[in-house]
Amino acid sequence: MNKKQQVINAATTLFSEKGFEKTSMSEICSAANVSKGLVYHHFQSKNEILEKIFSDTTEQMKNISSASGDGSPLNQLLKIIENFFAQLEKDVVTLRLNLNAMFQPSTREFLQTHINERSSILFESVKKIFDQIDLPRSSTLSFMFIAELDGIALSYLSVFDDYPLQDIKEQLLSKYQNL
Amino acid sequence: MNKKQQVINAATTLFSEKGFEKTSMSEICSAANVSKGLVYHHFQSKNEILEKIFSDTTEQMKNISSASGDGSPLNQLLKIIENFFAQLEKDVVTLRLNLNAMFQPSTREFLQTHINERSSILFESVKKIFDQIDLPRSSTLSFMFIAELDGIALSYLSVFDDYPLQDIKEQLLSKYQNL
Amino acid sequence: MNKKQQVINAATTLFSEKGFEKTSMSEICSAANVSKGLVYHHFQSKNEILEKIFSDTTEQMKNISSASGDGSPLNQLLKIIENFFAQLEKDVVTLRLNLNAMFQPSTREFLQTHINERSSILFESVKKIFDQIDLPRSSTLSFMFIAELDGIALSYLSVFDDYPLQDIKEQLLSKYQNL
Amino acid sequence: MNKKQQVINAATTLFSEKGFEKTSMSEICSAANVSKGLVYHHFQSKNEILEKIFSDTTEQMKNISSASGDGSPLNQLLKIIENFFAQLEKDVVTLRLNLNAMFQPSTREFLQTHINERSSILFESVKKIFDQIDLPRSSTLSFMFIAELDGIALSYLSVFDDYPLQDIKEQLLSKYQNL
DNA sequence: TATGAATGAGGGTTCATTCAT
DNA sequence: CATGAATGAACCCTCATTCAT
Repeated sequence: MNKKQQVINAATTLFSEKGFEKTSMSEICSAANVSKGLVYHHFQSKNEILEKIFSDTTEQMKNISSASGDGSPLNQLLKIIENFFAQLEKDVVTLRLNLNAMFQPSTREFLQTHINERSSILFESVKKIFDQIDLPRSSTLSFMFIAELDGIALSYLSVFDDYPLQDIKEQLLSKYQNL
Repeated sequence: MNKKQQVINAATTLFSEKGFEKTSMSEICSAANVSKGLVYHHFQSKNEILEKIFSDTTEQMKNISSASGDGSPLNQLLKIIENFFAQLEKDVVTLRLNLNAMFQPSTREFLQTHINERSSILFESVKKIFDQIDLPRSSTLSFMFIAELDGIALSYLSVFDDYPLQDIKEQLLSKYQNL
Repeated sequence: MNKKQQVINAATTLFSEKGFEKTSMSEICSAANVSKGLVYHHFQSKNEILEKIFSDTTEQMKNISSASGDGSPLNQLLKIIENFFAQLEKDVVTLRLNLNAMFQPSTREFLQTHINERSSILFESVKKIFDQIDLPRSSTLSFMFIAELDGIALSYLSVFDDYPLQDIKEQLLSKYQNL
Repeated sequence: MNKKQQVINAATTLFSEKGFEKTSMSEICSAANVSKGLVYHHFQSKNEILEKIFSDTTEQMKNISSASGDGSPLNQLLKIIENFFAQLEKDVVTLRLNLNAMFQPSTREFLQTHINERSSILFESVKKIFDQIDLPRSSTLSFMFIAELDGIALSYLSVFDDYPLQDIKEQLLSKYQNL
């Protein structure tokens, strides 16, 4: 019944399926069963809808990241990996939308803040773990760890049709278990 | 003098800077100093321009990939890594455009063939190397190797502002030298 | 005040004067004192405007046809003739547009349904009259009766500059009075 | 091998199938296997191609009309009817094109002369026959005779799907045999 | 909150025509 | 007689946004 949320949901699906630029406000209105006026009552612009979706996702990420704060450093790292794969399987729609928006210069511009926030949150928590394990070059290692995760997401969501996600996950876990 | 190439060059730059959807044919014409009619004389549509750029890039990739065909399996792998970083530094514009087009559902659709071709070429040549080195799970390892490269490209091109590309490169090379 | 009707009126006049293909949406907008967006808010396409005009005309024809339902068969036939000439004199604009659209293959295609409907309505009502008068070959006679009317319209609207419409009408009436 | 004639033939077919406005010069060139430059070497404009087609048809009509110059007035009239039906069956393509061009205001304008010439030729020869038979109101009768023929053409070419052309022809012949 | 008529700039594309070769 | 690259105006249509109700 919450019409604002209906709009967000409809927009999320459409942005993910067709891309942000190719989704019109009219389509969002139809899909959300809502008038144009109402959408502009809740959001100042089409961009703002995307921004809202983005900031919601960032918020979720923060929670996940902080929720993995217990246990030994190694366990925390493994937890991050598992959370990552869990989200990858669960939220294809949102993730695809995020990739789309990040690589579209026009959208990227006004999402910059969120993108930076996300990457530094992830980077900091990973680096902190590597530091606790007392690994040298923790910074470079963190970048590489993140690159691996991002690369897997990219391969799974947008490159290979039959991606052996389970195999990859196990391989990755065993690799980092032996740090 | 070759106006068709002027169009391709102008389009490549603009698509990369502003994204495919946000670049208008008028802008391409202005940038290439060419009339609209001429563009449509050489290309059937805006999509076809992007497709031409994509297929040209694929062709280059093939050449690079086959050019690394000599030496021991390990050396071939290191060569691939080095080629990859070389291209990453040299051709930021084209690579960004490729990422943009791959994550835009509308463009992705008609580029599917090229995307598939590229990924299978890379996958096959990497897997062949791992097989020659006689590593177990060569398929999974290939996927992970590709994920690492893609992830680095993604981080460098679109996530982190100050990415220590040289450090990453060295770390990666030393990691695979000890296979 | 009713802007949709303004559009229809402007389009009817322009289509009739310049032909459907040679009338641009911009011209219709100017003539109707309305923005492009508004036209596309009410109609899905330029074709749809023409279709609306056509279906309105068909509706009128039906009413006229059924309005002549009283009296003896012969009187009904004479009534049809008189209605026909009345419309010919009154609605040159619309009729010319109808001829134009019927002979343009591109428009004809999507108006087919309306054209068929009209011709069968007229044919059926004429044939019914001839059957009541108990004439042999009523079907062929109906076709010929319709051909005469259509041919007169064609001559008057698009062939001869000084067409003696009154003479023709009287001649036709006297011809059928003696059936 | 005569390329000019190839152009005329291709244009005739295309104009008839798609309508004059909807046929592009490029299409004509493709269909005639000829370059744009060549077409503009032979014709000054697209309009001129249509005009050439029209004047050729007019010439044919004149020949047919004068060829029926022998025999009694009544036989001449019957001959006209027979010629008319013969052409109707033989040359659907050209006739449809003629109707299309006559009802398109833009084309009509520059074909006016030809249209007038044709109609007056037909009118004069019919009126002359009626005068020879010594019928009153020969002028009005001529108009009505022409209207009947035109109306039949219209019905056959563009209104009814299954038009009993033979029946109509016989009916018409028997009608005028008893003048 | 909620509607949908209304705007107008700009989108991709088409096309008759010209002209250097 | 023959080609096809090149032009540029015009075309139909889309769309984010505004605003009176």
